[in-house]
Amino acid sequence: MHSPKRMLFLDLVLSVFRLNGLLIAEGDAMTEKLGLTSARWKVIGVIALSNAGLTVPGIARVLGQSRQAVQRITDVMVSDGLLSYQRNPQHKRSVLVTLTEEGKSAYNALREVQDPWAVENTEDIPIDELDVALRLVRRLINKFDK
Amino acid sequence: MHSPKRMLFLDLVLSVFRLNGLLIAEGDAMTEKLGLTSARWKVIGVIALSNAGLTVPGIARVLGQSRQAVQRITDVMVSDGLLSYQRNPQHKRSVLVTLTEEGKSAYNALREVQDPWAVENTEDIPIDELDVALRLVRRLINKFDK
DNA sequence: CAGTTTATGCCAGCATGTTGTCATTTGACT
DNA sequence: AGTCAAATGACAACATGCTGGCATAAACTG
Repeated sequence: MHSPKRMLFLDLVLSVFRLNGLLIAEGDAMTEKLGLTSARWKVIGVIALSNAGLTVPGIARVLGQSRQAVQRITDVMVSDGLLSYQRNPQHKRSVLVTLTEEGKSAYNALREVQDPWAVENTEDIPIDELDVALRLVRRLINKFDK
Repeated sequence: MHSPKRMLFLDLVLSVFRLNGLLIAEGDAMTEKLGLTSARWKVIGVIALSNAGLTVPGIARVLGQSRQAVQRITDVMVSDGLLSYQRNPQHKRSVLVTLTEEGKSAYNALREVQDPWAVENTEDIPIDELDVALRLVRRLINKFDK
């Protein structure tokens, strides 16, 4: 026992926990001036990538979170003017969440800080390694996301 | 612009968020019968790997969390009999956190479910990929952990 | 079409994490 | 020794996530 594979894997798991925390801290620091937090730019990002808007449970499914958690964030963001709820022709109760003009500006501002950050942090990393890592992470996600 | 590297990286970041959530859910499900939660087995794991016990801020540094968060968890775990506080010869106020017998049993039980889980989830993954991914994740951790 | 299952909104309670503040102890430097 | 900065404990406020329960709307099924 104590196969190197097992040790590698457990080490990877702990490292993912650690990296997750650091990435959230990075994101929060990066978007502080924009008045965003990690929970908010995650939501903005998901909506921006959709065309016609998404329902709250839909956003939750994309992010892999509970609909209740997303609902609370979107409620606050609507109050803050970043999002708005639109009537959903497909569903009487479940409204569509869309970006307001302010929300769109926030998304653009987000990209303006995020892109240089991404470039800066990958300068010295070979693209093959990024590719292998991403595919491995995706593989694990599929394994656990059942 | 839209360099593939940048897209890969941002994709990796989002995937790490997702995987983090799934891993916590996996861990919680796995240790449910043991009466543990993710926050608790993280702490137990760190203490078990140390010899003479650790202080609360020491655990926090290892986990990359705030000492307050760790303090609250350890307080509850002491109440529950998993941990105990020991006088610290090196410090008048900052006590050492150690595993009780019950805590040690919990750690052993944890390993008994964790090891097969690790083996099972790496069966079809080449060791080189695990290695590349782990090194990349560590590299990012070092980059952000300043 | 009627009945059942699933999806959604809403509310509550709780776990886990963060930051901030203040007092006290440690430790390091002159 | 004296001073000052860093570390620690304790407490509070808050953000983010989870689950559970309940009512209603939608979707499915016979």
